[in-house]
Amino acid sequence: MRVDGCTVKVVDADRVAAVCERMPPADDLADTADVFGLLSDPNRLRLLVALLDGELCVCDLAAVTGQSESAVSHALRLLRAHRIVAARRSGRMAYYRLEDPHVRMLLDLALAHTEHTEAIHPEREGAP
Amino acid sequence: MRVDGCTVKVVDADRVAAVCERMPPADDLADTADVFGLLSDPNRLRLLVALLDGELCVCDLAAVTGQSESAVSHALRLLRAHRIVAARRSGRMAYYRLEDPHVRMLLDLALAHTEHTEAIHPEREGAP
DNA sequence: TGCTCATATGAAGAGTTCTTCAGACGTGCG
DNA sequence: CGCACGTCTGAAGAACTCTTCATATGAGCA
Repeated sequence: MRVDGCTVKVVDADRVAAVCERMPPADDLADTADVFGLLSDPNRLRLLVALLDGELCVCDLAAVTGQSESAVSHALRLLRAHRIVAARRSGRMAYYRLEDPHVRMLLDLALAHTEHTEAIHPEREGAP
Repeated sequence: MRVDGCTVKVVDADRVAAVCERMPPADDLADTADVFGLLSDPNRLRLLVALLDGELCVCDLAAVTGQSESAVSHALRLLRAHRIVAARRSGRMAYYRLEDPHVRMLLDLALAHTEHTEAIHPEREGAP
């Protein structure tokens, strides 16, 4: 059977066709993966969590997240490029805020869950 | 001022202290970042989206996601280690399903948003 | 104007992650 | 039993990401 231009053996052809139908376009998936990728670094995550409550300047973000100001600046640059945070400049200070409501929702959902299940950590699993 | 055991200059000490209070423990953040990391690869994302509707075997997953079966197997191994998917074996076939309801919620939320805003792609921004 | 401060940037090195290839394992069928 | 098939695994190289150091920019102050 032929799926997606590539010949592969398939067990349940109908299911495969149906799932392919429902699969979002590659661009959308790439964008979504990108967003998740931006949330996948503990330091960036800390920055975003810090910004949940309102804007902060770079040096305060560095203090809160325990990173160097350079590291924070690099991280903010990335987040800014993806329109997840935005900067307000006041003199030589830069105040950053969380700009993307979608990312805010993802963060809220993720954090709510982690708090609920903080006693259990099923994803920590050493190979025997 | 002293935050987190590290001396850094701070502009708004009260805000910094308040945000530090609210900051989840490092372990929780690391776990959350891990989960996002698992969702940050387009191929893994495709696998999980394919599993939203129900279980599929490895070769069908390979067909749907356009990956080699080996690549799929590696990806599933990772996802299994983190209890995001689970396998049911039947003879020599392995049927995988999405096991983590939290990840399902994250996927639903992320995909819903991407569909809404598919016309706009603000995160694609080339350097001039 | 020249100095300092807050932030931004670039480049390099270390570390991690992805993909692929080759082969192992276990199941079922002849 | 022995072979074929579906799945799993390990290792190696390529590709990417993160951190750090050094330096640039641009605002405010003396």
